[in-house]
Amino acid sequence: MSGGSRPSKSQRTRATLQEIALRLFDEQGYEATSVAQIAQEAGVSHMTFFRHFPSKEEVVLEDEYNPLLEELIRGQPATVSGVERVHAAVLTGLERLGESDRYALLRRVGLLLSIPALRSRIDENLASARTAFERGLAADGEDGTPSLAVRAVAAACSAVLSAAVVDWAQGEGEQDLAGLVDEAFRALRGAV
Amino acid sequence: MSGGSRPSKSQRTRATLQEIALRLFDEQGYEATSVAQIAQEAGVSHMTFFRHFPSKEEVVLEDEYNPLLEELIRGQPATVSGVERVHAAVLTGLERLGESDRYALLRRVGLLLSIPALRSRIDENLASARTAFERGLAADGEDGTPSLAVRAVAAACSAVLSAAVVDWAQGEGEQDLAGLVDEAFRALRGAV
DNA sequence: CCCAAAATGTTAGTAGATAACATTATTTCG
DNA sequence: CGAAATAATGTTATCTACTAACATTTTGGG
Repeated sequence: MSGGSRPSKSQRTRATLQEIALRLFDEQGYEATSVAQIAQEAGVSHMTFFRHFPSKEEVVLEDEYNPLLEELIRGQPATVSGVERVHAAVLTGLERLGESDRYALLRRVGLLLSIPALRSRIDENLASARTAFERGLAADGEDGTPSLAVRAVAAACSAVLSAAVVDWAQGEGEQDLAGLVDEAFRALRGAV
Repeated sequence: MSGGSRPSKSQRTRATLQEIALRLFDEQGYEATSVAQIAQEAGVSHMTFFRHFPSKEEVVLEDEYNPLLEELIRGQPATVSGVERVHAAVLTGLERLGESDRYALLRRVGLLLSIPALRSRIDENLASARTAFERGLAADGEDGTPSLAVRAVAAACSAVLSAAVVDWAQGEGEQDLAGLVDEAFRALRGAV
């Protein structure tokens, strides 16, 4: 065998399944694609699919950026307001996004928007962002459920961010995402 | 051709199904309750259930207050900020809520919170509120998709309202809902 | 009472998802 | 290397949400 450590078989299977699933969703639609078909084209049984993804929807729904955002928010100076902290953290996070990451995000959100059964779940995705924001905004000593004030601000920020991202994806990524984020946060600031 | 409207029986069946479903969800859990069981206890076939509710989830997910809110927002003076208009409209709407309506809302949101499969859908429920807010906030001449600014503000407001309602339901309705709404909007104002 | 529309039932089927158990790869270690 | 241990996958059976097509009953106005 060749030298380096290749990804485990499990990881390869998972990647293959996801790749094929997204391609099929794109080609023939989400509803029209059955898990059985995805598994078949990947050369595995349908059970293998469910061992890698808890549900068909999870192939599309996933967001790995929230932990990063939580850290970035916590890194902001406490002297500025909560919304400002989130705003700045999001911009910093965007700068760290590579071109390919950005393209993958665009493709995933675009797919989400085009699938009626999943469109409503965008807010679910948003919910995990909100949780991350809550953790990032909570005072250091705080434990347990965050206060209503923190939750309200986190909810507002994640909703505003979501609006910007959706706008970006609907415009096929032609507009600058950071610019749209700025615009959305500016709108919130102006409307309070 | 005589075509009268005679809707009575259908409405009774629907009400019975909903009543029994909510009771069973409460008694034995959402997952543990099958549509077949609901139908059986209601003395109808499972097809009748699906003729009245597009899905099992829809029995719990429903919100009839959004059109009212849209109207109330539009009725606010354009001289105040967007967030202020929504805030005031929500308070007015709450005043119009009767005691029984309030209790029904509390029970429904409480059930939503206790059902893992539906908990994430709270935001979906609020998505329709967001749409109503967008319509209420949009300038009169505007048509088609609202601007990013309007969408961002509407998203933030619906998210803030959601946080307050969830807080209220989690506290078993012991706190004053209007007070919590005030607190949440105040937090947003203070964090911008 | 009559009859057309509305409401409901029957039956059969698709698809997502889980469980239990068998089988095959992969890795680890003597 | 080669066998034991472990991880990954396959088979099969089953449950449940949900839909389609067609048959049957109920409802309420003329």
